[in-house]
Amino acid sequence: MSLPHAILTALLEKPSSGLALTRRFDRSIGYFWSATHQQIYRELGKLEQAGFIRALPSAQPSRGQKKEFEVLPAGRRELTRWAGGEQDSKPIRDALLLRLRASAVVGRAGLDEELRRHLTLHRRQLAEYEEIEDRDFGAATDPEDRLRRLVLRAGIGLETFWVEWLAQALAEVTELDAAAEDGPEGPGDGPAG
Amino acid sequence: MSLPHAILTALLEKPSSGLALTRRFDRSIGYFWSATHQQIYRELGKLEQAGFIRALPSAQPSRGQKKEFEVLPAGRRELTRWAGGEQDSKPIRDALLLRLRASAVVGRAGLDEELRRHLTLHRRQLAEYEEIEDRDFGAATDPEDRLRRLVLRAGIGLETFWVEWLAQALAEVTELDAAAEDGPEGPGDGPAG
DNA sequence: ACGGGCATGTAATTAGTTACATGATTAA
DNA sequence: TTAATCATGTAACTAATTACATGCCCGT
Repeated sequence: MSLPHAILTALLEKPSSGLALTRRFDRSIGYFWSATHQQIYRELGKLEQAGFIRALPSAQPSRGQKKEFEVLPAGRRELTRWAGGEQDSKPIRDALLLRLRASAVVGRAGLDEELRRHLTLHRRQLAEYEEIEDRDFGAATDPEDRLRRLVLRAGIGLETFWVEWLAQALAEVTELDAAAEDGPEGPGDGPAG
Repeated sequence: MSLPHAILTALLEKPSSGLALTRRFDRSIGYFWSATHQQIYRELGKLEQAGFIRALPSAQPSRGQKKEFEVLPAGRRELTRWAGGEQDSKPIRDALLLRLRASAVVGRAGLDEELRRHLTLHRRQLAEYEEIEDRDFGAATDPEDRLRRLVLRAGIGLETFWVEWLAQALAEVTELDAAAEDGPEGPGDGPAG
């Protein structure tokens, strides 16, 4: 349960309105913690009630009106407390890997297209990360930016892994399909429906 | 929403009881799709009602009594249908990366220990995967095992990435802490509480 | 005055987690 | 005969997703 802490971090980096936060979650924050605008508005309400953040005085409290938030001392303390503890990474849930395993049982129909599709997506994401690194962290010297660059490099490393793995998987699946077309044998479910 | 398909895949590979499934989700299946026993029992009930699976006739329907399930033709069709579509991987939510970003704002107290802890965990997981590959996929020749080995290799690749990234992150954080101790300067929050 | 995009929010549903309850089997 | 473990299940809660509702502001 780290969404409140993601929001506190984002607001400490820069006070923002709900929609502005949503945009940042779609971009930089989303590289390690994703959230929709509904989650964000709900959580902003809770954080405000808990006394961790407050609306900037300039913002009127009316629907449809922009409302900017900043972190209060209690909010910073809470984030510091959280950052002092242990964060367990949640176990993996990857639908593509599940599909591969399913394909081993019910056949590989359409699998190569799906691998190609993911390969395109991950190549695009990798390019985006690398562009950001060049643009924003060309010469990161202060401790804050060096930590943020580490986070970005995790994203780059992960995307690099996926691109390489997908290329390898695609090669292997293509080979399997070709072999099955040449001489179908064995009790398998066939290469393509 | 892929838990039912994870269960169908697992049951096609080998008919099992709820607890046996739970054990497999803690092990091989859990490498790409995790689930608790409560989720599994609930989902088994739904799948049975939907006519996708059935209890083996040998199993009595009483509480505390083992009850084994197998996949019915309709269940296999459903899995085939699902495997024919697109599977979007969910956006990342990684608490450790979030914590790094938070540490850039509220200070790095305890960060090195946390990185070391994760490093140990990922090294252990990597060793486990590699052992499995040696043991179960030494000479994977049939298409089914080659696909399953691809899945395992994704796990190996991911863990390898984390181990490397964590080592790098630890080196950098250690360096930052040392520099801060030598000559603390700038408006930062300090290296350790 | 209205259409489009900005901005905040509600409601309903589904998925996932945590805690606990119950019965069956087995071995000391 | 009792304790441990196997095995299935209920209940309550929290988080996340999906769909929709409302009001503001700006350009035409």
